[in-house]
Amino acid sequence: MATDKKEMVRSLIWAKELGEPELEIAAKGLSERFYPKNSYICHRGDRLDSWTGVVTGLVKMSAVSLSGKATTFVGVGAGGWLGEGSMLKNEERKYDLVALRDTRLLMMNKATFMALCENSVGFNRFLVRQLNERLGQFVAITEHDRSFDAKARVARNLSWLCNPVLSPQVGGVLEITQEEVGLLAGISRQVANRCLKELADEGLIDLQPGAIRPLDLEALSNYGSG
DNA sequence: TCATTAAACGCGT
DNA sequence: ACGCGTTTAATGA
Repeated sequence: MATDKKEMVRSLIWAKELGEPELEIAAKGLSERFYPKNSYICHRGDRLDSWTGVVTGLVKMSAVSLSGKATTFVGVGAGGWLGEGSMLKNEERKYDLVALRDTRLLMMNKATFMALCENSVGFNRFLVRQLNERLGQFVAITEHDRSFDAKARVARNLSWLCNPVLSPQVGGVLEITQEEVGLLAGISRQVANRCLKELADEGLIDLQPGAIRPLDLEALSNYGSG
């Protein structure tokens, strides 16, 4: 096997939990794919039988609430992984996946994913941590879904993109345009611009061209819930 | 009305 | 070329 691929696998968020033979298995089951801006990675209802990691770019998960009424969005940035729920439950996707900009993905085929699940304690440890973080997001979504405050959605999405487990390679500054913020929060560019300016006035973020520096992650993630 | 939207334009990088 | 701020006109509550 090519050593550069093994090195690449070593840099993934869950790799440090794995031993050498497990890394070997993982590397064999991974392939890279490119999705141009605005392209769909999968539609709701599809059986995409791969666990998916974001190498570069930005992916939007759009989930529809149980009532089928409100749709909410979660961004996944570079280094983040998604789809483990659909893998584990062997069911179709409950959400759309869209590349918000040119995006490179790593796909792990299902057999490899299941093999790691069954044989690697470290891999399971990572999955539990990941699922726990996601659970926190969806709890937060149901909390402030009833008061659809655009600013609160923007604030939460920004804080989520800084989550070190779910978007590990996103560092101190978010390289994200205001248009992309709008897409993630389900609002237009104008409203995104207004919300960001208000958040900046409140001292929670620092606005730069093409980038946002969060100043108070705690306040952002709790925005709207007192 | 009032808020929101897409489209367009201009500005600065 | 791109991100951003603003204006405009259309739409809908």
